[in-house]
Amino acid sequence: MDSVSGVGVLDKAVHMLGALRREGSLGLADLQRATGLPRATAHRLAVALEEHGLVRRDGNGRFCLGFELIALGHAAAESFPIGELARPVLVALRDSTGESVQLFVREGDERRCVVSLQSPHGLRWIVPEGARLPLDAGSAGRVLLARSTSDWVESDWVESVEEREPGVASVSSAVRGRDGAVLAAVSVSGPIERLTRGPGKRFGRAVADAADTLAKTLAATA
Amino acid sequence: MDSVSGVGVLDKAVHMLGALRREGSLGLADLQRATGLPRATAHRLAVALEEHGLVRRDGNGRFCLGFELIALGHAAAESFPIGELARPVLVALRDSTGESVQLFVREGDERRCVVSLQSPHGLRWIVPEGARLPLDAGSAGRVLLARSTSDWVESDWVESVEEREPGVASVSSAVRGRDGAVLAAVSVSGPIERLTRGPGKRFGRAVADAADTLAKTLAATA
DNA sequence: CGCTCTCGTCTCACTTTCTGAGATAGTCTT
DNA sequence: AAGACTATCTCAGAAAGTGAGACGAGAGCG
Repeated sequence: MDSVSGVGVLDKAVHMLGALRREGSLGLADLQRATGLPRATAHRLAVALEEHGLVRRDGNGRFCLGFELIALGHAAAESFPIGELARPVLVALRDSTGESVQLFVREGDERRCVVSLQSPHGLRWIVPEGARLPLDAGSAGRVLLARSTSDWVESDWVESVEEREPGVASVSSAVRGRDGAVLAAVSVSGPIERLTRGPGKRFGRAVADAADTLAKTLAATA
Repeated sequence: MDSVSGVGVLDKAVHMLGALRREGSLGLADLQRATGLPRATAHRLAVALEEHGLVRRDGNGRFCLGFELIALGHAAAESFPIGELARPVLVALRDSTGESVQLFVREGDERRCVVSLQSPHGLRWIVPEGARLPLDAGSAGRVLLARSTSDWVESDWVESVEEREPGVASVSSAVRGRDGAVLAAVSVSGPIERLTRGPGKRFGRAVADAADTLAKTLAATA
């Protein structure tokens, strides 16, 4: 029942979608509790969203996220050229390292996982595509904090160990545009047991190369 | 510049997202043209959506679909149990047939593609996940039109040739719940050159078996 | 059988929010 | 430096959203 940030319909609608994302599926009363909205308002909103396919009802008549969101999600991913171009490069990186790899972009003072590929190992570290993570923790976060060319010239990659999540280590490298601005961060992450406490030593080169390949691909396309 | 169906902010917002999905990325003036909204209104809406991550700006400051939609899209797909359970079954079906396979569900008087797997062939028929198609054309459409157990007892599968799209044929079979209600349709589709004008002969059995397996999996889960 | 609880849905007077033409400010072009 | 674009902001007026409460359907119970 966390309070709604804004006051407009749109804020409420997004808040409701967020509640449904967290909780999976909710009856009207649950929706009411989860959003803090009055019954009538919650119902009206849910029905309005349903008409647009952003919300649907499951077999029991409970509200849950609608299929239109699947279509929009795909379109959103496709309309991000770096993400599309990165996929083959990231697949190669995952296959060569055997670990989960991600592509992050900066969004305000956070970072967003735009592409996520999972390690084939049984024990793996997964970051959901679309997830929003803090900028001030994790190797990818530090890479994205470097704004200009002058920063971080010392190394091609950055490593972090248990910085954001216990037991998880990662190595990241910047994808830079023509002008040296950091466009995105390529990241390899997994359990410390496999990555060790100095993951850069083993994977730094591969990650930096992947980031570089991606940067070149981008330059060639644009 | 098609007119907006509703009048509320929500209708306009969804309309705008639809415009961005179709057009990829738009400047404010283009957005204005695409949505038919006045400048100020389009701008205010776009900024509001941006604050929620449903819209973002690309490198040139133009508006496009935001990353939050990727996250919501994934959540929407995951919150649909049949879709999740179906994936492995559909993968097996695609591999055994070598053609594109889809899972459709009825949504109002249309059908929605919830899962879509592509054929490995160079020439392949693709249906985007999340796409909404008519119910009155295509084999999957006819399967979903059968409401009760009494309908369509004659055959386990339905075939269609160039019914919805020239050059494309398909075979579909119903996934039925405990009570015999049609929950979804499994479909194999591809170019006539490979599927022939009587695709059911070759693929009917496989499609029906896949649908049946899925139905059993569902029954076991629920 | 009738009572009660809960659930989803609808109504309607109230009022908050959204509206959008126009003004303003920043950015390339020429 | 004028012109032709952009994106962004303002504010009085108008329209859309609001939500307590009524309603009917259904489930559970004594």
